[in-house]
This record gives sequence, structure tokens and C-alpha cells, in this order.
Amino acid sequence: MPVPTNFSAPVRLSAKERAFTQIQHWIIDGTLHPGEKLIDAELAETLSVSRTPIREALQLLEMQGLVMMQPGKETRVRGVEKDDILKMYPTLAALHCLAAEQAAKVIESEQTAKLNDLNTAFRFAIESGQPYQAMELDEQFHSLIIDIADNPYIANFSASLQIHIRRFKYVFLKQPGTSTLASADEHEALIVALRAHDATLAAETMRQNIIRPMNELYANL
Amino acid sequence: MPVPTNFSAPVRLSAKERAFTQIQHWIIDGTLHPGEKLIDAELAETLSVSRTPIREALQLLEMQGLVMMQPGKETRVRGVEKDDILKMYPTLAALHCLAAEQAAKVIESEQTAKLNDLNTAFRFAIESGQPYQAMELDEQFHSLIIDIADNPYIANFSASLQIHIRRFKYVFLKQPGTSTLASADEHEALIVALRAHDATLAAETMRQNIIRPMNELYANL
DNA sequence: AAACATTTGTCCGTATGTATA
DNA sequence: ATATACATACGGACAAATGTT
Repeated sequence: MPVPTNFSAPVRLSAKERAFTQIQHWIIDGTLHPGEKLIDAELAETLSVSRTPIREALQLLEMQGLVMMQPGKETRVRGVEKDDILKMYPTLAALHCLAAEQAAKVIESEQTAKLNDLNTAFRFAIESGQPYQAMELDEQFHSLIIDIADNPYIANFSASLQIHIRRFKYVFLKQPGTSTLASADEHEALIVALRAHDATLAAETMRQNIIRPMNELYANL
Repeated sequence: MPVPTNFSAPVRLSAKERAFTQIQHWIIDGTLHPGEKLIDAELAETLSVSRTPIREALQLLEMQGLVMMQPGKETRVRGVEKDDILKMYPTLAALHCLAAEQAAKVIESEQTAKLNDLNTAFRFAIESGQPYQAMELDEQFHSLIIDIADNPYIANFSASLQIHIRRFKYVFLKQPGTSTLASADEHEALIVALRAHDATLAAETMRQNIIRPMNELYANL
């Protein structure tokens, strides 16, 4: 009997993991509003598990900064403010700039080729009016650079920030975001810099690619 | 009876918090070795609590990257490698450079004065051979800049990295670190840049102040 | 291959603490 | 001020999964 090849992970999620992922999604997409009180017993019933995995999930979400627990008192969804993006994006930019620098030093031609493919698909998605596809491809593009930089601290911090940014967009824009062709152009310039192993230029291009959307976003609030 | 004025927080720590702090310390100072298997029941008995707060603490430590949990299998203290500092320090530098940039834009004269005081004490601690004092003052100096930058993401990520760096030093050097007068000089230059609201210069000086110790550290392994 | 030992995952009861009437 | 309701923190028991003999 042929064994399935794409047998990646026996996705047997624990109750805690399911709870974590689900509650996180609910916070990101606004199902759970900023400031809303979270009662573990309620969530437990909703998710058909006991309070234990819920409590564990909430504690992880607190460390991620999505909920706020006042020990012995109550736990609430963290609030969000407009000006928070002015703190999230520059931090994300600093991390991605560093990733671009590091990646520029070690990148191989197959990887720049892969980046090129992703950006081509990204551009097409924008031109053909598929914003969700575009966002996914944009994330894959940046994620690949993070991978190439091979730094788990950058990777973890960036992932955490992405969560907060995504939530911000849902809360304030009711949508996951929109990409423009300017972004595809910046990606192209970035690929050139990476291929030339020009760390400084790569970092600067990366910064533009992140700060520009921030300014556009902030202007539309 | 006069009530103590510095009655800030009724430090009634929960069992979870105590467990978290204690296990974290044990991992940092090497009492719990890299790769060591952690059995919640054992830790529970050692700390005289039930398994619940231990499990919660371990999960938080996993999210912090200090332990590795393999669901349903085992949980171990994360390993450390020499080259990890080449990933920790540049990430810390990127964050602190950003903090310096932001701080340069908003810093007030009382704050530069406070930084100056801290650096004077820092320099004195070095000259009078008090390495632990010096380290503390260095951390306060950097911490104040982070505070001024007023960005919770930078603050959280930096704090997390500090933990990992401190552990690295304990594991490889059996001590929390040593500061040199070069660092005090860099601090002085940094204060000048901040006072002049020169964000670029502040960032560059900050980078030196972090990357130089990394290189000295790496050379002595 | 199967029963065992070990460790982790989950449930639920209870005690403690906080807010409200 | 006291009592009451309510939510959280912790403990202990059971269930499930893994590795081993």
C-alpha cells in the first residue's frame, strides 16, 4: 500500500492548541471585540472543552499581547488604538530590514528565482483583482526572506507582529488589507539588491516596502 | 502607624508566577542544563505546588523559547549553541537602534540628565571593579531609552532577548558578563546624539554599543 | 506483539479572592 | 459593613498517548 507522500504532520491538535488558534482568530477578526471580557467557563462551553485548555490558551494569548489578564480578577481582550500601527510597523520594518541584510549575504540563485516567481504571482493577483490571494503571496514573499535570514528571533517576533497588524486591519478596516502595484515594484527592486548581495540596499528597499503601506493605511483612518 | 509609602504592588505572587520565575532563573543560570528533560510532576514536588501551575509556567516558557515541548511526548530545556549570539545580538541591535531613533525624536532634557547620571555611575562601577553593579546600570541605561521610545513591542521583544543573552553568558562564560570603559564612552556619544535629536547618529552609536560586545564575546569562546 | 510504566493532556471540584447589592 | 454572587487559581483524579520490556 502506497503511503501518502504529503504526510506532513499528524494534525492531531490538542484541545489547548485548538482553543488557542480559535480564540486567536476570533480576536483577530473582531468576533471578540477589543475590551471584551473573557470568561473561561463560557469559552469552555462554546468550544466543548473543559476550562483547563481554555485557561492555558488565554495565558499564551496574554504573553502574545492579545489579551490582558488581571490575576484573580478578570481577563479581557486587549484594546487597540489607531496610533498603534505607528509602533507596530516600524518595529516590523526594523526586523525585516535586518532579515533582508542577513539574507543578502547568503542568498542563492534558486531562492531569488523563487522570490521572483512569488512576486510575479503577486503582481498578477493584484492586477486581476484578487486582494486576498495578493496578501497571501505578499506574506509568502516576506516569509521566504525571513527563512533565508535563518534567525529564529526575527522569525518569531515578526510572526507575532503580523498577528497584531492583521488584527488592526480587521478592527479598523473590516478587511485583511489591500496591496498595490507599488509593492510589487519594491519587491522587484528588493530581489535585485538581494541578488547583488547588497545588504544595505536590500535593507533600505525593505524599509520602504513596509513603511509606505503604513503611511497609506494611517492616512485612511 | 505610618503606612510604608513605597507600597506599590501587593506582591502576592500566584503559584504560576512563582514557578515561571523560578524555572526561568534555573534555566538562565544553568541549574537546568540545555537539553535536560523537564517532568512537570518532579518540578511540582520541588516547588511544592500541583502540576497545574507548573504546566502553565512551562507553556509560557515555551512561548519564550526557553523550553521545547513535544506534545504528548516530552518537554526539554532548549539547547544553546555558540553561534546563537550571532543571531541574538543583531536582532537586539536592530530593536535598540529603532528605540534610539524614536527616543531621539521625543527625548527631554531631564531624561538625558538621567541617562548621564546612570552612565556616570556605570563608569564608576567599571573603574572600581564592580562588574555586577556595572551590568545592572548598563541595563538600566538601555531600559530607560526603551521606555522613552514608548513602544511596547520593542520593549517586550528586547526583554525576551535579554533573557536569552543572559542565559547564553551563564552557559558559556559562567558569569553574567563584563563591561568595559569603551561602553561608557559609547553611552556618552549616544547621549550627545539624543540630546541633539539626531536619530541617525543615535541609531548608529547604539549599534556599535551592542555589536562591539558581541564581537568581543564571540572572540572569547 | 502485548502488557507495562511513565508522562502528558483533560476534566472537574473546591478554595480563594474580588466586586456588587 | 455584611453578605452574596461570581470568576479565577489550584489541586487531585482520570484518560490518552508514548516508549519500553
